[in-house]
Amino acid sequence: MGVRAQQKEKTRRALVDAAFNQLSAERSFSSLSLREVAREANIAPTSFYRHFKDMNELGLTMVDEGGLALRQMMRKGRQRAEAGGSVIRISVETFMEVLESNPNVFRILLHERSGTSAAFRAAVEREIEHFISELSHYVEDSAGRSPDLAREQAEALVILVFNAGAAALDMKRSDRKLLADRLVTQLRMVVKGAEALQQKRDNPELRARLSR
Amino acid sequence: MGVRAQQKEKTRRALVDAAFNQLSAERSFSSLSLREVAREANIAPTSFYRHFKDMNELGLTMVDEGGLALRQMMRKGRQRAEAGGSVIRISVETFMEVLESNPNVFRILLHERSGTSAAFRAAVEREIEHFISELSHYVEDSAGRSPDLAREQAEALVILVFNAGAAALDMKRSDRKLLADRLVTQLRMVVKGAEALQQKRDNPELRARLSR
DNA sequence: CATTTTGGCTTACACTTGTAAGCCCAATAT
DNA sequence: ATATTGGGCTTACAAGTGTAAGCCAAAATG
Repeated sequence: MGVRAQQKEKTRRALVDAAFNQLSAERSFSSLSLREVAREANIAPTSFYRHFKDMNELGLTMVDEGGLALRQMMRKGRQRAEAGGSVIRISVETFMEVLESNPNVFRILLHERSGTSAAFRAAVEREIEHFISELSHYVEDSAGRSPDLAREQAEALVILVFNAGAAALDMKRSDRKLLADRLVTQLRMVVKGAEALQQKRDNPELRARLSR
Repeated sequence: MGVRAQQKEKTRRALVDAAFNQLSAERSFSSLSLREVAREANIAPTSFYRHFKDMNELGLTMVDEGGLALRQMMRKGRQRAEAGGSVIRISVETFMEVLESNPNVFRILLHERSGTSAAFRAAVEREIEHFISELSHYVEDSAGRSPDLAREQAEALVILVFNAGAAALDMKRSDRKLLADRLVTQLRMVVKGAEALQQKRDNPELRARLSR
């Protein structure tokens, strides 16, 4: 890669990083101004346009990057789970760790999910869809769940996890531990419930007998 | 009430209504400026301060009002459910109707829940807590669930419903119908799962036998 | 080597924003 | 009847915003 392209990539990164760094509990992406980001990245405001058409384009880049990063981390966590132990428990733990070390990556997904730009919402939804889809296949394979039930189950699980993540962002570590426990309970509910619905479908007879 | 107090209340309402009316999929409360709201309410920008200290105060008012309105509507719906039929199904239907007729009331809760102001997040959380608490008691009483399990169950249910609500805002009616169906399935999962966990606690023995 | 491209810069402009200061006059209080 | 209060207004200002126009030097191209 030429010297020029290298430099360009470098300041592009500086912009993305600058934006990520300015995110916090009090500062959402949509409240960031182009000038602020440029300032933090140490470039002139108008130079911003050499890299992104506008703030929207930068934001979408961040959503994509963030979602990807999150998924990679979660996948690593799942490998750890394969070594043994409760899948649910370990996944929740991984998630909480990821959250703690990359709060801003999670923040942009969380916030823009209910944000003001349709493009953003769609982008976040796509990322979440990835999570759901991966998990759905896992559930189908490992628990022999029917495809559509697996889908609903996975969706419910992901929603609950995301939601807990949002709550966790506002907490100190001690409370997060408790939150994690409650989350695990809720996830178990969904899993148990999905099993029950599956059985009911597979064999209405048997289920009727068992519930007596 | 004196003529003066009456007038004051009237323009105060005009401000709140103006703000609610400006909300949309593309426009969140935090993106509204004081001047815009004043303009829409037909008063001078600086007159705003005769009623609210700043936009934050107006916003919190809206959250409280909105949450209250939502709860009242849902309670009416629950009465309808008492006439018979699936509680879950009827509640979901009510919710979807409420959503359709008052999208902006729901929007402000949804958006500010993950918003940028701690005060807002807390206010929304308080409103949601009301929902959870009401539902939790209902579950405890009607299904004989233990208090802590009831709480987790209610929380999961409310989260799933809220989440579906957010998705519904972006949909046309036909798709909402499908969404509602899937939501019902998920809610049933939670209910079934909570039952299972309850049984396991009440009588680990029996449950072991049944699952064979 | 000569030319073109490009990523940075500076300057400039038109807007919007929040809010301070202070006037006015009708409703209230004395 | 007179004095006070208070909800509206106008004017004004400093600050910040997005972005257009155009210059410059160094890298890339031929």
